[in-house]
Amino acid sequence: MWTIGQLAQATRTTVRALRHYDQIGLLRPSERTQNGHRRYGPDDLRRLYRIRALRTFGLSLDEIATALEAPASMPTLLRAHLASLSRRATEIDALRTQLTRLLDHDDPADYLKALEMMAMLDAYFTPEQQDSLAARREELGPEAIETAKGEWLTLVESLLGCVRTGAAPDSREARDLVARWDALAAGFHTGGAGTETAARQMWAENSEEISARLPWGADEMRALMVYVNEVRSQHA
Amino acid sequence: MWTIGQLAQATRTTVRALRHYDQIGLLRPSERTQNGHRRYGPDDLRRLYRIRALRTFGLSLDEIATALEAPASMPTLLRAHLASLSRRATEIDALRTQLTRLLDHDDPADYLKALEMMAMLDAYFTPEQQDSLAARREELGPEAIETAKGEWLTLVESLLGCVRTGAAPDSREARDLVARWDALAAGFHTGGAGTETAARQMWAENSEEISARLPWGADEMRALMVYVNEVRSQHA
DNA sequence: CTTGAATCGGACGTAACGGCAGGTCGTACG
DNA sequence: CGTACGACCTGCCGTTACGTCCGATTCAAG
Repeated sequence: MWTIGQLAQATRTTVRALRHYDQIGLLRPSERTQNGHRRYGPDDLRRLYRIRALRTFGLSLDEIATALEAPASMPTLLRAHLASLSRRATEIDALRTQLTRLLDHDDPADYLKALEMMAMLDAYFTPEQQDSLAARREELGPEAIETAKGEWLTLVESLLGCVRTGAAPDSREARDLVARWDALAAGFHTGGAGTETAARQMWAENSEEISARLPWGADEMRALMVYVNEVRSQHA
Repeated sequence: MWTIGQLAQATRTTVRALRHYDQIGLLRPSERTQNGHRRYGPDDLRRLYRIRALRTFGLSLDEIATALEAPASMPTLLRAHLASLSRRATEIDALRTQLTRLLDHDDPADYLKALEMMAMLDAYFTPEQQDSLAARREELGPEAIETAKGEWLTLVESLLGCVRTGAAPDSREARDLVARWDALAAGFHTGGAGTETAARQMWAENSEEISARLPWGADEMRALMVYVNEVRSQHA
């Protein structure tokens, strides 16, 4: 039988954590002394070991509670958790390459512009479109990409015209242009498989490529993005 | 000029998030209408784009605020963040291989035992000892490892004797044994370089190796771990 | 003028504890 | 015998980045 302090020390946890586990019912001490002090027995120790091990894997206390309640469910739960860890790993990889690329810029002012472009493209392209871009790009090859880019450029110019003339977002012209835009993007759409994050990394490359050749100012670009989203919401 | 709803839609954020940014002073609308409605201008939009980009990298709002306050500090900050992302990536990798290994067990009951061993070893070995183990093991070669294991076995047996006879944790015998134990572990100690997580993965392998050959029961092992930590705390 | 949509501020909830306050208990020391 | 110290107790607030819900205004359209 151990006191709460001894148990914390033996398992390299903290007294506070053990009290927390007690409070949420995850690990109740098997006894209390007359004056209310917690007393932990060997079974408690074993349970705590299991809890700590599952915690280092990143499971939530809720998940741990249900897992310990029904050990037979553990394989399924752990496999699911392994999958989520893998997703997180590829996501981090994408962010790392994106960050490295960003850090290649020398001028700090470039940082800000690059950041804006990233967020703009992120905001503009729906997640599904981002999803499929990486996969489709390889299939289509570089020449198809180039023609798509050319088409896209003319579309952007037409839309910028709408913005300048203040055409209503529900006008036929605006809606047609956005529809063509979406159709163009749909050409890269493969069906929604693939991970969202891999494609975001993909877009980091494209954004540099595109933004570097942009014949319009960043301000106009921003206005355009807002306008397109507005047109889309009219449609919905 | 945009309303809060329009801005949220244009940037794929939420109205609530924008109000939050306003509240903490991260993004104040440049105007308010007479009745208190927020009005965001182009500069606000640009700032929001930067905020969102930095957020996708995983920076905290606090970090973002300071970064936007002094753009010159961004390279340093981002480089630091990149490093932390890398650390997190290797940590996740370690957890993944550990989990995969754990999932190799067929019997669900084995899961629980394996979990206990993991946590026990994690709790028993100080982080510094874990740190150096991976590196040192390669240097020393397998034969040195084997002799260390043999020594370790005799130490464990002696210490189990102490536990059974109830020797006081501050007795000379107990302290000597634990000192030898620590010295043995110190042989693997290289100086504190290396990442903690890589070594934990290392220990996952070792724990299986060791626990599979353990001639003592898991209960005794647990008692021993607690005892050793107790002796150590006497020393401190 | 009325109705539905958008906005406002405020409050509570989240996960897993850390940290502090104020009180109790046992014991070792002068 | 008083007291000072350490370990324990029960609350309660703070953390992050918002989500969610509330009742009260206000806007835009018919």
